[in-house]
Amino acid sequence: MSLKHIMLGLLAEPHSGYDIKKEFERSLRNFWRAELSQIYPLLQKMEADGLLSSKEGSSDIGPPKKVYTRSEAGATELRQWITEGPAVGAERVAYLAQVFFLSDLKSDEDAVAFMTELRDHMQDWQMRLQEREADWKKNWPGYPDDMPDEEFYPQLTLALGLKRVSATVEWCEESIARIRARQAN
Amino acid sequence: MSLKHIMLGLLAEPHSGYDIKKEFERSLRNFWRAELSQIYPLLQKMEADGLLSSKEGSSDIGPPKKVYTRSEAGATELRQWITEGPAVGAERVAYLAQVFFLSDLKSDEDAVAFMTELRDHMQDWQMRLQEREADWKKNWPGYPDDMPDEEFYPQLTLALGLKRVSATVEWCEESIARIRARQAN
DNA sequence: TGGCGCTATATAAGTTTTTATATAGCGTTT
DNA sequence: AAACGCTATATAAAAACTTATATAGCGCCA
Repeated sequence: MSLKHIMLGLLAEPHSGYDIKKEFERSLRNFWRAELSQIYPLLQKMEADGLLSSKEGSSDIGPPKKVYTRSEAGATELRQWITEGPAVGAERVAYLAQVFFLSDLKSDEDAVAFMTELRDHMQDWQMRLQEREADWKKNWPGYPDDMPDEEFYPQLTLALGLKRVSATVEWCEESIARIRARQAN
Repeated sequence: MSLKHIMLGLLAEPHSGYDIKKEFERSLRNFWRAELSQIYPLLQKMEADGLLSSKEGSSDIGPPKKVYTRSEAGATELRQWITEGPAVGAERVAYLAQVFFLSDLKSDEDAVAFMTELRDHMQDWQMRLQEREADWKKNWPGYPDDMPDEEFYPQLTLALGLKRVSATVEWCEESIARIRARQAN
């Protein structure tokens, strides 16, 4: 159950459910997502299971919040998950399924339109990642290798994100050209 | 609901539930997976909804099978899904979450061990993709661009798979080197 | 002071996915 | 003929996830 473990990772520092959601949007969205309706009940369950503790906290703005922090048991559970080895083989990429079946569209031009839209999405994503990289550079003089572990390892995931999204944009361009070249025949 | 649409894609040709499962293992595993316990009930539901029709078929080996084929309504539904545009933003990659939190392990050597294991997985995967490419080359003289649409578009997804897995292997190697270099400080 | 927008927590209902289990045909091996 | 392995279908139960909805504090501003 990955979400549980991701939340244990975040809860090295105190977070409310709402904070966790924001962290998903800000820095985890490249490889995971979760809704508030999933986060809140899970926080309760994890606290009941002794993986977290909570206390009332105040917010600068808005109503008071309930902040959670992981317990020693929680930290152990997280280490165990990682130590089991890489959780590979469960990736799902819906838009590749769509590409797989593009031959079912009426015309090659529709396929080109699809690939163009996909490329645009990927370029947006690429831009977001580049902005995130720029932020990091601005706030940490030692970027990327001379940072504390808590920054360095997240930065590694950004590095892969950048590589992949570039490869994907490139592939979209090549694919569009190849589809067009086929039409010529 | 992507699984439904993927099955509609496959069911341009008659398949039994078991056949569909094998197709997931053989060629879709790079971007989707599904269990038989999900496939069989969904086939029934889709038939009830008029997206599929079924008939008894015989198997060379084993008991008789029930083969499904998509109806016109099914084909329309598939085209609609693709025409809605790329289904982006739902990707989940559990092992990147693990990397994100590698700082929670006791030592950098544990992190190196994790990344090494990940690299090995990726190399396996890379080899599988290369074998699949070799098969294709062997069976289709016009590979990769001079093939019918039904082969060409799936081949595009393989092309991206190869790019990505190479990028990932590369990133694993670089990351291992960077972790080691940090330890020197 | 009434409404708006953001923060914050929570639950209900429904869908999707996973894990486990049951049943049985058919061909081959022992 | 019993055992084994593969093919094949199916269901139950539980877990994970999505979508929709309800409630309310707080600051702003009109």
